[in-house]
Amino acid sequence: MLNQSEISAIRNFNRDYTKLLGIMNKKVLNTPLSWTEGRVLLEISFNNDKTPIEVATNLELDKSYTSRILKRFEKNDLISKSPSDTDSRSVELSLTADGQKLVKELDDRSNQQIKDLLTDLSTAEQKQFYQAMATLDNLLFTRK
Amino acid sequence: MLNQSEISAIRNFNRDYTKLLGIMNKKVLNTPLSWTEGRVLLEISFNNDKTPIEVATNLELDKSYTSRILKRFEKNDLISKSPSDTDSRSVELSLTADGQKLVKELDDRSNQQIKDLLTDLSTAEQKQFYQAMATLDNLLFTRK
DNA sequence: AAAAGTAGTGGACAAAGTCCACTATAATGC
DNA sequence: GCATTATAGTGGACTTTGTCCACTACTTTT
Repeated sequence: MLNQSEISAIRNFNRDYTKLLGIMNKKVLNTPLSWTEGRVLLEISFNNDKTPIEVATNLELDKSYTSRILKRFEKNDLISKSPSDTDSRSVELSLTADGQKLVKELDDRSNQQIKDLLTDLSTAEQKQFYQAMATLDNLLFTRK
Repeated sequence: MLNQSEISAIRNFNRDYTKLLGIMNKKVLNTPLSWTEGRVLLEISFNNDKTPIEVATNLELDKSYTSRILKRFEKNDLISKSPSDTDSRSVELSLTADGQKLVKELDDRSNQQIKDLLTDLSTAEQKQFYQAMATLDNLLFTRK
């Protein structure tokens, strides 16, 4: 069991990291998209032909909120909706060419951001960083 | 320099961790406070006699937004304001007894949350977790 | 003493998110 | 097959959260 000072250190890291992620997430939005919109678009890009409900549940968003976002996306010609052939209540979402272009942009920016973040570290330190993060990932997420 | 798959892994971790932190942050709010309000209260507790402007700049909040939060806090008797004796435009903030009590509650909850998060890990794994996080903290924040 | 800057507040608004009700279809129990 | 129950998607109405701007009262700079 961890002692109090270790727990405090973890909380401290979480606080700082929340802030960092917040800043990074905001910056990705030098696109016309809000953070949540960005997540939605990426979610669709991960797997074309996702339904709105899948997007909403994966991102833990309100379905009506999601619906509105998707409507905006359609209006701005980022995605298109096509009727599902297995469930006629539902629709399948796919990225338009513009949508794909924007995803690529977001993607490039995100990659660049990570590089920028690590730019002050030596190669050895970067590896160390990666290793430490892989450890956390494994302990928190992958194992489950 | 990290390769693309390593960068992707980092981004992936960031995405998952953002989500986790989001959930954890929301949960702390089984108090009457929103997340930002909680941060503000903690910020004051870190160092009594902070001024509103210090709080706002430390947390990167809009000062008018901060002002309103503080007003609410005062109304709910969580903090009190006393005129600064060095700058008569400014005020010094301090926690009331109720405020301190709430801080303690938030604090306990946060500690518990970390414990819960790690509860499925063995002691060795918890140490490993702590170590990995300390590495990240050092590379990202402490060094600077 | 004038000019420029800063602390704090409030009005007005925008953005983000929630809640509820509704329609249309699907799935389930019988 | 038919009634019941559940689910996908949408929209209205609202709350919460956060931003922008202008203003007052003071401080600092020159």
